[in-house]
Amino acid sequence: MTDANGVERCEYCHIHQEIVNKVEGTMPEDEILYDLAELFKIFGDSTRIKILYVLFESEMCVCDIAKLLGMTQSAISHQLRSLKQSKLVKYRREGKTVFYSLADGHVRTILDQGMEHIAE
Amino acid sequence: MTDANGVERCEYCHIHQEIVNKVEGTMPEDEILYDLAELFKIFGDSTRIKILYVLFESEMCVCDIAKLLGMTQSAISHQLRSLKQSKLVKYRREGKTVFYSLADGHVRTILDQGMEHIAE
DNA sequence: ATAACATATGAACAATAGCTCATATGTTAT
DNA sequence: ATAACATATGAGCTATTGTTCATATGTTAT
Repeated sequence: MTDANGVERCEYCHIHQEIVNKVEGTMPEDEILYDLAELFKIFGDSTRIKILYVLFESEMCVCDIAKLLGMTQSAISHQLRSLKQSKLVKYRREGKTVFYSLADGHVRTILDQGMEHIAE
Repeated sequence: MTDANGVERCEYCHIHQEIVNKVEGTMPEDEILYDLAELFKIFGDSTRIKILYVLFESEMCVCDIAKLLGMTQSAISHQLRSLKQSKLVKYRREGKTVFYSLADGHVRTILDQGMEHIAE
C-alpha cells in the first residue's frame, strides 16, 4: 500500500463494483462539495457562531455586536464580511449605522442540529 | 471607537438594555459555543465531506475510501481520526480491516441543510 | 517467529485563517 | 468644507490545519 495511483494496493479490500457505481452515482460534483466545505468553514469559528446567536435575538449594528462580544469593531467587521459573503447575514444601512440580521432559516437549523449532536 | 473595553465607544448606537438582557439570557455558554465551532470545523474540509458522502452509501474500509477519493491511505486515516473524535463516524474491526460508517443522523441533516443553502 | 497486509500516528512543511493596527470609505451635522 | 462618527479593509503576524513521509501498531497466515 503505497500511493494514490491505485495499482498495487489493497487487493483484498472488500469494495465491490456495485458500491463504487452507487457512490459515483450519488456523489455531488467536486465543485459543489468544495463550496459546501467553504460554507461549513464559516460555522467553524466561535466568534462567527456567537455573532449568529446574537442575531437570533435582534438585528444589530456592528458596534453593538462588538460590545456584546467584548471584541474590537475591526474584528467583528471582518467576520461580518465572511458571513455576508456566505449569504448567512444580510444588512441594511440607516444613516451611519449598518444593521445586520440573519439571511436565512437554514442557519438556525444547522446550528440546532450541531447543538443536538454535541449534546449527546 | 478604539478598543474592546467599552468605555468611550459608540455612544449613539441603537442598542438597548432589553436586547442585551435577551441576548445574554439565551446565549449558550462560551464553552458550548466553542465546541460547536469545533464540530463545524470538521465539516469545513472537502476531503472529510467526501468521506461522509461516501459513507452515506455503505460502510467502507480505509483503503476503499482512499481508492474512491484518489488519496493516500495516510491522509484518509488522519481525516477519519478527526471524524471519529467528533463522533461523526463509528467503526468496527473485522480482522485486518476496519470498517467505518456514519454514527449519526444529524450528519445527513446538517449536510442537506448546507446543500440547500448553497443551492439558493 | 516471520512475513504480509491494513491501519494508525508523529514530525515536518506549506497553506490558510483570525486578530490587530493603521487607514480608507461613507454618512451626518455644523 | 470640516469634523465626528460608524463601518470597511489591506498588510502583517501568529496560530492552526491538511498533506506527505516514515514508521509503528495490530491482525492473519505460514
